[in-house]
Amino acid sequence: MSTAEAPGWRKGTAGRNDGTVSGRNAPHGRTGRPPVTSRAQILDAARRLINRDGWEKLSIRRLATELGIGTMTLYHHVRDKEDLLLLLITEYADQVPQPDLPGEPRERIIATATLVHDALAAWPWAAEVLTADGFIGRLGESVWMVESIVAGAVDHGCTPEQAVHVFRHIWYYTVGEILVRAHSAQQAADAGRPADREPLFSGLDTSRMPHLVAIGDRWRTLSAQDTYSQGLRALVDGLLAQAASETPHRVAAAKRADGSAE
Amino acid sequence: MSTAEAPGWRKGTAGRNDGTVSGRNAPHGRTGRPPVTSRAQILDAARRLINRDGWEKLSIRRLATELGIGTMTLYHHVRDKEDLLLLLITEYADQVPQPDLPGEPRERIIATATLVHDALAAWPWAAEVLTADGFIGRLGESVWMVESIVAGAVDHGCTPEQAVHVFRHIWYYTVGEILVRAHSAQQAADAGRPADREPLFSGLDTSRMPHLVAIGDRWRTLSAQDTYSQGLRALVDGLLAQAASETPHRVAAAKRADGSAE
DNA sequence: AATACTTTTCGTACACGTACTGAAAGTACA
DNA sequence: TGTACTTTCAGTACGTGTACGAAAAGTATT
Repeated sequence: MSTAEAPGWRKGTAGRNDGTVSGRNAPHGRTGRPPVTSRAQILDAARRLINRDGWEKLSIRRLATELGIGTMTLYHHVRDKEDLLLLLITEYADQVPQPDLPGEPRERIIATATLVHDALAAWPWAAEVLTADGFIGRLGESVWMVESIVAGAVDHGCTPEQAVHVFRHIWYYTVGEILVRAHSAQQAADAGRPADREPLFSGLDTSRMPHLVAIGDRWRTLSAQDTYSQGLRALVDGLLAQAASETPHRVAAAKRADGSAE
Repeated sequence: MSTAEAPGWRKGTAGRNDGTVSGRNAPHGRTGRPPVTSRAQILDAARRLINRDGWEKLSIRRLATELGIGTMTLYHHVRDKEDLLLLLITEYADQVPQPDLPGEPRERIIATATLVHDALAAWPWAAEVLTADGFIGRLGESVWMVESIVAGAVDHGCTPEQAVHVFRHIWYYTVGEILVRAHSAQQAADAGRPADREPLFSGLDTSRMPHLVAIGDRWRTLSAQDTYSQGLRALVDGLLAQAASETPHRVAAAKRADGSAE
């Protein structure tokens, strides 16, 4: 009858697993077979594996072998492989220190988004998990980044609802940039197939696609440039202007209140 | 010595595979064992499988079984599973008719981007391939969408280089929106875990994360709203304004030339 | 001490994508 | 006719994520 079954990953983000190094001794105070591995150990081992063999080589089976435990045992501490990566990345994100941010709302938004972007872009395997549902909700300490952006939008005069949308739009753009870039970088790493060296759009009809044909030989070069920050600025400017045009009073009031330059 | 080996997927996008229904008879004019399957048949079967069992059920093995051929045979007509999906999606994109587009550059950009977005968002499995390298380069007829956006940017006064960047930023934003949305839609379809029903950010420190706590109970609702077009408008406005501020002369000239309203 | 209950562990099994290898089935030329 | 060459086909095998279910190892209760 009692279908309790509460594996480790069911209780919330904060894994209250005792810090016993090995499963030896250690009074548990709770019933059931004593665990031989903790979530923390698993994450440690995963990091070790990634640092040693590269993140592509990280697999559930290898991880279990590294830990000297059965493969399926892992699934009592972690729901998925996705869950595992999510834990790794949020744990890392939580270690990013909160820097001094500009006081001016717009600049604060941009600085925070750039921070998020750079942090995530540094982890190639982040791409695997970035779009996972509930990513934002599973952030730990690092929710301050979300708060910072939302607060910036509100301080600039957005309504709370607008501010949430501002955050989401920035998130979309950032995720897209990272994902697209991650995939094309990966391919650039592969020994280039010859077809990937020739200019794009070369076989196109000049009369129907004049611009593409004209720029074709420079397309790859231009695409390789890092223009995240320009795009971000454009997006933020556009979003804030849009919000301002929807509810002009608030913006004016907010600007008067904090005396921002602009 | 002669390491010719030119499987079907090596020659460019246009698969010049003869349309023989079965491999029977059919003089080839070329040497080698006559193929029993064509790329077109494979794509047909894939579409059939997707329509019948859903795209999650599409696997290389099932597809081969459906076709009555050996699993590995598929790999002579298609490089990857990714390649297969890419072929499916570009073929579909090529069937989207080119509609009447607004004459005004900015509106033309937005209309085209919206078209791209809606077309891709309709295919849940597009998400699997959207970030694939060379996606743009492998478009067939539908490159007109790229041309349209680039042309719009140029017509508005952007340099060709700026126009390419405009396209890329729009592409990033669009891809991000689709991917994030696809993943959260998928989870919403799963029988909701109870943890996913409670409001976000409920356990947070009110003094440090005031905005998140305040909006927490509405976060999910707001995130569920479709705000692609607002975000797109904001982004495009921002990008065009940015380009204008970098090279003001061109913009003025372009505006005078085509007499756009603004 | 014996039994019930709870939690963790892990062996087995399935479907997947795909690398490798060699057989099969044609054409071209001797 | 036979031999070489080219292309396509497919069997086998590896490593993957993970569903399922049974065994193990504790505590709690009788």
